[in-house]
Amino acid sequence: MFSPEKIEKMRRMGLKITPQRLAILEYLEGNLSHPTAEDIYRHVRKRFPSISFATVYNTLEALKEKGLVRELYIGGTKKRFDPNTQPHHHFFCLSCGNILDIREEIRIKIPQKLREKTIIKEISLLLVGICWNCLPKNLTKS
Amino acid sequence: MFSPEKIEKMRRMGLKITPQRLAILEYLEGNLSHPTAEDIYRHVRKRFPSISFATVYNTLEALKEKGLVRELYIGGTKKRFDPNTQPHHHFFCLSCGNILDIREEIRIKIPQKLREKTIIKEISLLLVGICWNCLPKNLTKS
DNA sequence: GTGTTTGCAAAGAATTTGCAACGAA
DNA sequence: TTCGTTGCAAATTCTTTGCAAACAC
Repeated sequence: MFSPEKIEKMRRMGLKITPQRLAILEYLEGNLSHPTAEDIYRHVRKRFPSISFATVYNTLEALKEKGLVRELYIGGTKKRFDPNTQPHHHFFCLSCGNILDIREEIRIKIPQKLREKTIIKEISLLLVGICWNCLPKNLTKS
Repeated sequence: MFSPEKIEKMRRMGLKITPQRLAILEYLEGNLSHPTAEDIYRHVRKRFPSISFATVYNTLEALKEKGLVRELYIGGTKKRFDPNTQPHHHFFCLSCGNILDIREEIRIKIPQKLREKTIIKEISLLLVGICWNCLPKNLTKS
């Protein structure tokens, strides 16, 4: 559930608060699974059977603009969204297909030279391989 | 043009060499633009007006399997391909929309702890912002 | 000759759009 | 009341598939 203060804050950001939007926000809140639009649709439809993909995409677009959600720069056929807008990195597991948050700190040293000649708005690091959940199930690291 | 040695090498990798494949390979060779399937299709169609998207996608898939091309882990609606399979990083410019190779070396320190519990097959770093070509055109870094 | 690849057209998957009815403020 | 949002269906965009004919080896 969202506190009235949180809702008021969103309103002040210029977001109209509809029940559908709240349901989407509540599904995203603390969600670590980097859901696709379809994941969100399927979940929210339980409570709002009439909700449409259009609304899901609209809402996600609105939330993105307000900086409440970010869209991941990850390949594949589906867009993925992350309610965690703090800088952090991701691990894409080739075995289970999940995208996981990396908790460990990873130092990325951007050369001063590159910093000077660009504006860097986002740093997106993706490690691809076999994740910590799947590796134990497989035989060996060999 | 591809040297007979190079072609022979590809054949030994198990790739059947067709004129269409050669044309795609020649377009990719040294290409720094990270083209989409459509970019490739449009270019190759000049020489092979009858080529189809199916062939382009087929070929890219075959080249990927052989490690001659890699598909980028970058969001957006289209797949993008890179003939440079050496480790390197990318810059996605919000102004011009291009994806550029970063020449500068960027040190990424993966904690030993993370290395130990995973298998990392690929490290994909994407910087998002205003690139070195566009920045001078805009007013200031402010 | 054998088995792959090509090219077409159609299917599929994901996202976006147009628009009338609805609802938040 | 006003203007943005919803939900439906249709449209778009990108990628994949099925299959007969063509081709590489």
